[in-house]
Amino acid sequence: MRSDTNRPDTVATQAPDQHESVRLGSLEHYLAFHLRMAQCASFKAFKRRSGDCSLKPGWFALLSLIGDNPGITPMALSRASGRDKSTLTPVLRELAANCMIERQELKGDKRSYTLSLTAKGKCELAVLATHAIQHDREIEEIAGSDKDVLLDLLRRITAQFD
Amino acid sequence: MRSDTNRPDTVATQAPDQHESVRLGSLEHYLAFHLRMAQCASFKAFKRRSGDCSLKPGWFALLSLIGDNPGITPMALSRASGRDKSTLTPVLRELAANCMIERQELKGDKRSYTLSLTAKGKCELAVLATHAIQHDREIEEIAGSDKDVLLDLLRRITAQFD
DNA sequence: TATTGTTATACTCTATAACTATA
DNA sequence: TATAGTTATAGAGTATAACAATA
Repeated sequence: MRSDTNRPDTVATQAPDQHESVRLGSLEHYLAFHLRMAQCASFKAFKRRSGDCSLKPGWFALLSLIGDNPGITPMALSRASGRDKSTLTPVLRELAANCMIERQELKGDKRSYTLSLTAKGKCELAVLATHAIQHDREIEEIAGSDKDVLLDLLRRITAQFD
Repeated sequence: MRSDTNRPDTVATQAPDQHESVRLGSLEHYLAFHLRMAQCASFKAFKRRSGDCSLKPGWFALLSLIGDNPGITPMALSRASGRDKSTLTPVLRELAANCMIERQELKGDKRSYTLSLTAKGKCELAVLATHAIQHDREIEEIAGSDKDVLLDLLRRITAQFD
């Protein structure tokens, strides 16, 4: 979506014809709509930036959680990431197949197992994290002195609707 | 995801066992991560709130754009919403099948056609909009006096990565 | 040649329900 | 009975590429 500072209520289209601009209309003033647009644009940019990585950008949060909580179980990971346990199975399988994570016996409960990053996983995560930091720096620059306000607001929105 | 004001670096899990809390770790300070969490939580809440509507919550933006731009073409709608034209086809087909939108000949270009809401479409959109307004009010309350700052930041993030 | 809309296809993310092994 | 993890399945949401009709 393109923004037009002279006409903040419209979006320029790519072909300048009779449909050159579209009124965002009532959408323009919804916080939730702009939250969606901003997240979508940010995630697409992160995907573009990290496209050459061996780790998929959508897995960054999961990998980070494992890296920061070695020995975490799939269930704990499911709860921490807010995703159903069934969505983790294929991801963990592929990560294990690519030697990014290791599974080990969980003493005291044979139903479960623990997860941790391999040396390769740590290395690849570090590469992806570099892109993530650069990406986040771009958002920080936009926010400027309002960075902490933005972070606090986003945390409170998440907590509110949880 | 649950927040714990006493331990902002952790997430409580639902079963209080030895895995009670998980360190968010490096994730904690990424603006992009919290943008994603906030959007996800907000959208889920909007879906919950509008679950009894005949219009799907994900279609609100599209319907609003048609309502505010009667006579818009699918291509213009595609550009305005930032989605590929091919993703619009099934949505517009279902909306037309449910008598929410009307398609009319576009004079001067037989390849395309114009879109507008039917009376029923306007009515159902109004119901959905009521939920959207209530939902947005919740976010406004969180933001308080920072509402305008937040809106401006989100717009600039969208524009930056566009 | 370029553009509009459609179709075919596929990938990501996500969820629910049923299943198994274990607790 | 309840829980951990897996499997099967499904549904949004999105994208690319190829196509027919038209410009």
